[in-house]
Amino acid sequence: MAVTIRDVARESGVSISTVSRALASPEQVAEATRIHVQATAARMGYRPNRNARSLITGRSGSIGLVVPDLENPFFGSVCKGVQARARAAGYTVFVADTDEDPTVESEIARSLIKQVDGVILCSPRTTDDEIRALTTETPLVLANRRLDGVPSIIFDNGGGLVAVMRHLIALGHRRVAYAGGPRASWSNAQRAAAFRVFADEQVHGELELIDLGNFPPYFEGGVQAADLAVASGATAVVGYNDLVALGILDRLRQRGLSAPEDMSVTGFDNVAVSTFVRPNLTTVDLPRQQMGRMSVDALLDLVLRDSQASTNESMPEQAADAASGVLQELAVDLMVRQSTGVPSGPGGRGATHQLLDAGV
Amino acid sequence: MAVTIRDVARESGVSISTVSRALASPEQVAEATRIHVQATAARMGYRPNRNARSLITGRSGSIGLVVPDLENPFFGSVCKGVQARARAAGYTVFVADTDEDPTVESEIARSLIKQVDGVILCSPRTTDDEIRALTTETPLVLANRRLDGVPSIIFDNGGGLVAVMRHLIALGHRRVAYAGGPRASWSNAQRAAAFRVFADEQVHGELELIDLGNFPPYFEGGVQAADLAVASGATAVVGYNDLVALGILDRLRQRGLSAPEDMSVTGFDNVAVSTFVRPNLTTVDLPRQQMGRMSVDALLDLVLRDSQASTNESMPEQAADAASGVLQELAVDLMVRQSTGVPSGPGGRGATHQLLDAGV
DNA sequence: CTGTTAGCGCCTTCAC
DNA sequence: GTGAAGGCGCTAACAG
Repeated sequence: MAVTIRDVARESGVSISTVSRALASPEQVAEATRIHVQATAARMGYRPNRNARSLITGRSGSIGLVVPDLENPFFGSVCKGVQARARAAGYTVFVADTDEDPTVESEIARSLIKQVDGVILCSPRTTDDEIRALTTETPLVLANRRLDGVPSIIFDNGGGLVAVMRHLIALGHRRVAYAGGPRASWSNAQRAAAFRVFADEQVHGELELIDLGNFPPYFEGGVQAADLAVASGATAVVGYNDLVALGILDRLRQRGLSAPEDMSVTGFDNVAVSTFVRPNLTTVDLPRQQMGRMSVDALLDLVLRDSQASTNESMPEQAADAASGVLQELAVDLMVRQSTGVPSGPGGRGATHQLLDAGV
Repeated sequence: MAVTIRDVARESGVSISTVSRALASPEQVAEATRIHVQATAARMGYRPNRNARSLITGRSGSIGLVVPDLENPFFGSVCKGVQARARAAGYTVFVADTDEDPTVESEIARSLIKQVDGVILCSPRTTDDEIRALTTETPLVLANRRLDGVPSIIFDNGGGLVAVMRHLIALGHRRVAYAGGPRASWSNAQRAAAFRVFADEQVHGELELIDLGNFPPYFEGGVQAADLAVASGATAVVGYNDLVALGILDRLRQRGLSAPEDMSVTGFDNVAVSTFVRPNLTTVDLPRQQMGRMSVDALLDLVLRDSQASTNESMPEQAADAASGVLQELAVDLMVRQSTGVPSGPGGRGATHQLLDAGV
């Protein structure tokens, strides 16, 4: 059996509670005893049993992270950020992979609830209602998805898409296609919506925007989208994410077309591979690790407030809301590389100036 | 407060212990009561408090996984496999990322020990001694690293390298270079050793093997290695992993050389991106998720045996060793794609036949 | 500032 | 087959 608090107490000649305090709340104990106790504890290699502690305090010192697919580098990054920040705050993290299955998602979340202080749901595929239900059972924050009343950390998808469009317009593109991601994806909804809004605002101009539909968010989805993009007569295609964009690039080459001469292509995410291919991919960089870190901050905020709530009911509602940072949007950056350029076909540069001035 | 075993007991009109048994060891309780208790427990949404349970049983129902870098797709896959298998066995998994820092590695492992039933160290960067020290404190298994006496799950790196070499020789290559990974990497040591053995066995033939040295296991490392490979006069270069191989391919193109015509290139891992580039990468597929799953199996084996050990001392040593599968080597597969081909320079096909017959 | 007294929720001998 | 008690390791009130 491992060394317990009892052993330390006996060894250092004080009571169990003194040992407990010396370690957990050092300011409540006399300097001399504190140092002595801490020393013997260290010497004996004492490690408090977190289970016993949790049983009393109700807090476990760990959080849960639920992601759709650990094999996807996007989630790997988020996970790394979560992991790092949690560790820095003295928390450990349970990771669960749902395999993109919405039904097991809440199931998994529920099974975690009992053993963690809170849960981070990253890019959840489940319904709003289900998420709301979960929030009544445990502190919960959403990463890469927004839901009113639930602390959410998201990327500025709309801003990213607008940056891409402005870039393409500046280059002289007038027919631009969008290769969408999964219908159920919240971030795709965001991007598609921004694309449509952009389209509506531009009807008076000569800009034509074409929605190619929804595709699997993988390389293969891009392969599929590429043919549609070519057929549409667009001179540029905006991919839902980098993988889709990479698929588009590959299919174009296979068909004897080259980017950016025959078609400009853009992605989203800025995963490492986007710089491994030729042409390098113009894409929108998403600060994924930061999303992970901020999710942890938001969650610990929640956890902390919850535990204070019982001792201090006087905290004003609004202050609580502000502190919880119910919605935090992370800025994104356009990374212009080789896959976008001036369109070679007829048309070329024309009303660019007016278009950009039109408040885009 | 959540519903406790007490509530269930009161509600179903039996004692606490009966509820406990009905749920944990159903065979010890009468069918009627068992069903009744289980029903009310389910109805009330009762979830046993794992902390309380662990406090008594000494087992937590969770395992720890320590990896160098969650952002690396290789580890993402392993992690996914671990995660899936653990979940199937009713275990949850703590994941810790060491950021490739060997000093924090054992530190992290130690901090996990108290809250898990066992630990999986994946591709640990720390010393053999340190790992051995850890094994005295907790059940532990090694993934992607071998250490005598410690259950280890590894890939057949040597076999993979030999398969690559035979493939290249069959194509007619006579000067082959190896672009190594990090000096501290165990799997690189394996591959480099296999390469050297192969070289030694071939001195009597006309095969020349060139060791280019060690490189960072990333795209950039490959870029660096490519120039050395070209200068070496080799017609083929074997990369430590896919990322390195991709870097080599990119640099070759940048220098106006093309693969496989001017230089054949191979990788290791078979990460998804190896099919995203042109030419597609010839590489060795490593069953990463399987490594994760088998690590869990091995660990649970250990955990199980440990808990039996206290009640049953009669288990023969050797049987225990066999059951623990102290060393399990996973077969790997060569995936021949576009980045390897017949060398174009002088020489070409010649003594291929003899070489292959020489027991390679 | 320190020791004593109660449990946290559950499992596990023991009796019955 | 079931209930009653005791305790896992620790913290949180209380006294002193």
